[in-house]
Amino acid sequence: MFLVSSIPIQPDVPFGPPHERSDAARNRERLLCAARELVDEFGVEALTMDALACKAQVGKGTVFRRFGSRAGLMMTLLSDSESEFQRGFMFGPPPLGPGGTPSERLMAFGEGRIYFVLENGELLKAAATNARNRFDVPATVLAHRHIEVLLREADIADPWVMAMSLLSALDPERIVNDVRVHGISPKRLTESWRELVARLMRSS
Amino acid sequence: MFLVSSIPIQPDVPFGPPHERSDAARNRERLLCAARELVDEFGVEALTMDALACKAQVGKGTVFRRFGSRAGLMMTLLSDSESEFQRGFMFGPPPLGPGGTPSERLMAFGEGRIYFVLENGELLKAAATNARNRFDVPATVLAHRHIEVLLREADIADPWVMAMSLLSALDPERIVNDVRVHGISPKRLTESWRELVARLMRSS
DNA sequence: ATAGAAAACGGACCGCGGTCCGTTTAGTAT
DNA sequence: ATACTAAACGGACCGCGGTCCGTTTTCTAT
Repeated sequence: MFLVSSIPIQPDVPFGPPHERSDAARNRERLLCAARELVDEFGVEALTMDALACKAQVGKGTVFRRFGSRAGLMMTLLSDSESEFQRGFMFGPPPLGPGGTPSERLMAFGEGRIYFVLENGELLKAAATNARNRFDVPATVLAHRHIEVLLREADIADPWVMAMSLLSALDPERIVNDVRVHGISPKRLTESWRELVARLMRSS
Repeated sequence: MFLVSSIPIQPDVPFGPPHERSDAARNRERLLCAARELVDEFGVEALTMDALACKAQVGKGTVFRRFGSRAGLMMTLLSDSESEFQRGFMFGPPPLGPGGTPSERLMAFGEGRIYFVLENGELLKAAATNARNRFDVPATVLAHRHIEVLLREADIADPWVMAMSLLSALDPERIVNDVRVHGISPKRLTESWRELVARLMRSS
């Protein structure tokens, strides 16, 4: 029954859990469970730190020690689906995974990201607000590196910066806004992304 | 001494101010003055609604009635420089203003925007946080329309969505992060933007 | 079993953005 | 001048994220 789910956020240096205390483990389980219930029942905006502490029968300080901040909590909640998506573009089959041309992979990446955002939009937005740095969170850094590598194969002068620009275009808040406020269909979004990538990476 | 500065946020239907009361005008002046002092002396993050109310010798409710929210206050503070920038790309000389090719104009727009953001980054970020809609604020809508029109003259399939994507790449938080956290020079940013536009808009 | 230390706990506390509503004040009509 | 009305006012109040610190619990060494 050790560590049934969720690897510790900070992978401590050598390996193995540095003896997580039993009460801590129990409380984490309780908190995650309560958090998911709260989200499922009342939506992300109802997932208040106080409400969570109350529902999980735990002190508020405990919630913050566990997750650091509300954004950290949201990231923990996201980590499973995020990991799945990451596996997709790092090890999965083409066109998303290794094997296709950089252009194809980048198009597939954007498309996958768009649908991922549309499924987890509220969580992603909550994970981004007031985070010390929306951009330097592991998942985002990884996505950026991925794009950067793909761009490097296409004669982009400054792949690092260009990757940032492209990543901005996949910003959750922007995508959710386009769809929910302006009624843009996911299809239009992905097709426009494909056009952007195609025009950017065509060799001529 | 009527309306010495700052047009009312909601341009009331026909014209003319609907008799703004003298105390309201006096308080607005006091508030804007105090706000600028606070920012100049202690930075944007010190511009608290309470601190502002206190410094301007005004009730907190007054601050909120005047500006609606902290984001609204920030937008008011920005409106002068924002208007100037807008005049630049709408009526100014080429390459920013009318006269150049769409590609040149778009490059110049991004460059101008980047430097604008680097001068007003903190204010822009504060204006964007917790705004009902970061995107549907007048200045942003105008910029979007501008890009859209320029794109329409190239053969972009979906100028509306593409304009959104490009605008995302100029997001203040992103630009400030690149420069301040990662030490990217403004020059690199603008050159990468130029490359993006060039590749996007070259015809064949 | 026992003692000691480290870690986890819990909830009072803070500052902030934002709201509400009873009170005051500026303009207007007489 | 006076009375009336609509607007502006002000500050108590709320919920939230986040911190702090005295108390409790778990583990380990003896």
